[in-house]
Amino acid sequence: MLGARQVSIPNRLLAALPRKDYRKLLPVFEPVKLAFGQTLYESQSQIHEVYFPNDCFVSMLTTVDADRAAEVGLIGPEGMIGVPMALGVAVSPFRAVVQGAGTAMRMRTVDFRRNFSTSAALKREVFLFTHLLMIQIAQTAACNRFHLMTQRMARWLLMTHDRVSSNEFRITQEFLALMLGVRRVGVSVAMSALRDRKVIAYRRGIITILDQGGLVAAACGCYKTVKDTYSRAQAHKGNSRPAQHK
Amino acid sequence: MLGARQVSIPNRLLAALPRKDYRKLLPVFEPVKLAFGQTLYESQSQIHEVYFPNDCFVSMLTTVDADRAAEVGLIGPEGMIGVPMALGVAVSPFRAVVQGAGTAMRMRTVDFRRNFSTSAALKREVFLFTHLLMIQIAQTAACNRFHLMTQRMARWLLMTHDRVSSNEFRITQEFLALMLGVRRVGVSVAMSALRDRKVIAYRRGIITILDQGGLVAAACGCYKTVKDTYSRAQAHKGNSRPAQHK
DNA sequence: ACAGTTTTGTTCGGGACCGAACATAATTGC
DNA sequence: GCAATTATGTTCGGTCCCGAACAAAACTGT
Repeated sequence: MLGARQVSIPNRLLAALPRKDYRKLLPVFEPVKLAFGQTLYESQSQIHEVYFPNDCFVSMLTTVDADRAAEVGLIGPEGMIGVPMALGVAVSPFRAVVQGAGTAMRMRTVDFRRNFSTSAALKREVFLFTHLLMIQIAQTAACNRFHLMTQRMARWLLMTHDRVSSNEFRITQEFLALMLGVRRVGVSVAMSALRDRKVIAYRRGIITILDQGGLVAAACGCYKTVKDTYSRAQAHKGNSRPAQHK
Repeated sequence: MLGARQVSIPNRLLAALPRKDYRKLLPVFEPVKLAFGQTLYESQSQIHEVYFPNDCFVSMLTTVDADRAAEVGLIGPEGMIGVPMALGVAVSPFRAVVQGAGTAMRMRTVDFRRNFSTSAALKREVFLFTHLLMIQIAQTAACNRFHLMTQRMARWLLMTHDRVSSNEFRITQEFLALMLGVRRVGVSVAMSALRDRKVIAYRRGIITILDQGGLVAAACGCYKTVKDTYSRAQAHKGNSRPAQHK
């Protein structure tokens, strides 16, 4: 009701679109609240909707051996949930679980398909994100192979921190252990070590990051590697994008 | 010189294309020999050509901590090397190293770009493969987290076996250890255990698979999971493809 | 045939993490 | 305020895998 001008678009993938392309998406968007723990896709299930997180974030999990699963990717406002749709596949290979509650823009796959084929800008952004997600997954594979639990946990906390606005977020040790694919005991020990070093603070289900630099130091290089790749992609985009008339 | 009819196209991604689309690619293809150990892309380097393996296969490696690297994907005649090009990115996030020598069809990126945008079939095939590669990488991440070295090694041998026609292939324990991101000692022990059980045989740099079923039993479920996904994709494709007039 | 090189085999001590089990503390419902 | 529930802390023995070092065997070139 304030006229045609859009005020800040929280999802950064959508925010990177030219206004014209973005406006075409608005009618088919449905703002939804996503609750903590909610499952958006089961593994091997049909994808009916794609999601563009505003302020929530979602874990992508791969299942092994029926009962165990490992997180392979973490997606927040920088991306979208439902990447296979961009590759012409409507079945999710991963389980998608809401890790941080919040809101997202939801779109039915039929609408996504139509808009995807008609908006070159949307295509470009979604493909770029697909590429970045692939890198994140690959780095996770290497990280799982080489790095200590504490380092991987620090990386997870940093990645999560990047996807929420606050220094504080809800997560229990039990749940974090599930994400990392380790025992809760391990998380418990690692977290108290970080607390002793004043890097983080926590109480029953709530973690606060006190010293981001210290956390980066505690994490393996995988965090920086992936983050730098994301930043470079952003920067490069900024350069190559034709100037938008105001 | 045998007329217009093509005899078997070794690369299965290309073989899945309608003849019309395939024929358009022929002029820009350059058949090349790829030697064992040859690096097709360095990590972070510009992609100048894409490759469609005929009978060779290539490892995709992610680097960590400057000196160590882990294999995140294995690509043979079922796919292509240079997937980022399909996503509009001309920089390879991975190192690509020839694992099994052989031949491939090479195409310059400019040619790929042009053909990619004009052939819906090529797009469809390459996107599907991109999806499958992503699944393979994710499974590797989970596998690295949960499974024993021996299981992962067995999986690697099976994946390699699927990508070469023969039961026998060249690989030293040292190299295999590099791929798996473990010490050579570990490979040495694991391989002699498999040899004792008559599952494989080997001598200085050459491995022979004696009992594929036994190897599957020794591997973790990750092998079957990924393989089934590939098979399902093939089957589904077969169904949905409009019939080709002979 | 022989020296040099490459590949494979073995041992040793140590650290990270596992599964299992149990103890304590914080929060919730009534 | 009090029990029930949920979350966190600690211990113990065992296994896998690490780094380092060395030994033996197989292949190569001349």
